[in-house]
Amino acid sequence: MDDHRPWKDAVYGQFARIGKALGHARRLEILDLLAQGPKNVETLAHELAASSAAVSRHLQILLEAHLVTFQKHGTYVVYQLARHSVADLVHQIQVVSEDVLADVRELHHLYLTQQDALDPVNPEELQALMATGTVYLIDVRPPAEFAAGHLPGAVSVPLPDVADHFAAWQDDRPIVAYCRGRYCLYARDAVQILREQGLVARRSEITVRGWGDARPSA
Amino acid sequence: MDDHRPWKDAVYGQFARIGKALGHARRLEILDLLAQGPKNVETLAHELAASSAAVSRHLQILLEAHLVTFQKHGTYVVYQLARHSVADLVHQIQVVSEDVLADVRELHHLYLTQQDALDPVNPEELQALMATGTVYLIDVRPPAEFAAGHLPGAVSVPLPDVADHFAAWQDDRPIVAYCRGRYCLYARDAVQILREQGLVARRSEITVRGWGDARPSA
DNA sequence: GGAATACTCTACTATTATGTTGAATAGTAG
DNA sequence: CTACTATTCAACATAATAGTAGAGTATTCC
Repeated sequence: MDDHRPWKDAVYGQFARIGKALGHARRLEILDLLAQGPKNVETLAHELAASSAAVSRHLQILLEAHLVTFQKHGTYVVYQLARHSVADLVHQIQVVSEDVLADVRELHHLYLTQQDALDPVNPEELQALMATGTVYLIDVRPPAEFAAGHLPGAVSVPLPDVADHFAAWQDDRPIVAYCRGRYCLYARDAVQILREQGLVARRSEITVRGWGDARPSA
Repeated sequence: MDDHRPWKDAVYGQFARIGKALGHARRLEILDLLAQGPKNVETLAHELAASSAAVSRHLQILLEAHLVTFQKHGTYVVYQLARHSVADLVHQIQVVSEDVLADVRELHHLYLTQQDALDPVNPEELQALMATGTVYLIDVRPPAEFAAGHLPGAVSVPLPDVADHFAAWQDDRPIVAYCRGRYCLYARDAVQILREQGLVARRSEITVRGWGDARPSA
């Protein structure tokens, strides 16, 4: 039984390149953000509360693994996922984590389920509400991400604008907010703000991530 | 915009635990092998051509990431994947790799496509052949993996037994061999052996991996 | 009980990854 | 050309990881 070690080492070594690139919290977060649309280094650094040097470093690593590509626009370097399958991969890691690590489920519950007795709107319910027009669906992500793709029928109301947007609100339809995905807290925060203003607001369980490929071919 | 850094760091930190565990060629190979069925340390060490101390070490790391579980059977410690989603994750890494790394495609072609002018049998064709019974389908993986689940209608002929099994072969049906998946070379080797014996043999593109969940709930 | 087997653990060394700082590069606007 | 901005690079200190050899543990078999 002649062994094919050199070949196997080469093949699995290549797989490991991808694995290694996924072995850091910040890089996974970067990929999750890029799944929402292309972004430049500064934007990412701001979202991550990290130095741009550090983010740039992580982006180089992702680039070496060919998980992202970039384009230069003037002095800006805009990064994006190399393929849609990369977003699926990151998603699968999250699925496995929740499947397998009790800690993740707890963290998730802590922030989203418990505090958010906020009875979330499930996919079917949202669809029904949208069909009858008895809901005001808001996308609370940054405008650039809305522009890169959003749920049909949604209105862009970035989180920082939420309070103002609804200051003199008279419409009596319930407000439903959605954001990036399961690990994005924008929708939760939006609902909290709106409830403090005495409005009827709920968080959608459908997110851009769940909706999946509504966005244009990246 | 109060940042939820501590929560995000915790959540993505957990994801990164999984990512880190995937950041090594041998560990990915271990997971791929375990996707075929439970195995003990020695078996894995033999398949990987590595010391059992090293394999044990890697298994500890996979264990800490909760990607595998184990059971003690006498002096044997039998490891298995913690969930089926783990196999999907490893598969997704391979998909992304082929998608994104030209090197992997080349390595794959080098061994499987080129040398294997072996016109492989594609899924539809195999199904048709099986339906009419005009094929002898062999599973060339180790017997334990066959026992853990195999394609319907297949006969177990482990690679080391292939030459003997067909020594006095008279059946004129073509032989089709399959193995673990896209990166397993057993079927390729089997076909090579059989052709040297002057028999009609081909490699199946369907493998246990492609067939997916024919195997019992692991 | 004693030997054999299967696995894990402990040091130890070599290698690789991370984050920070400040400097270097490259493009843009005046 | 100069000042400015966005990004990357270089160099360092620190930490984590990989592999190996050999000791240690636990279970089975005789």
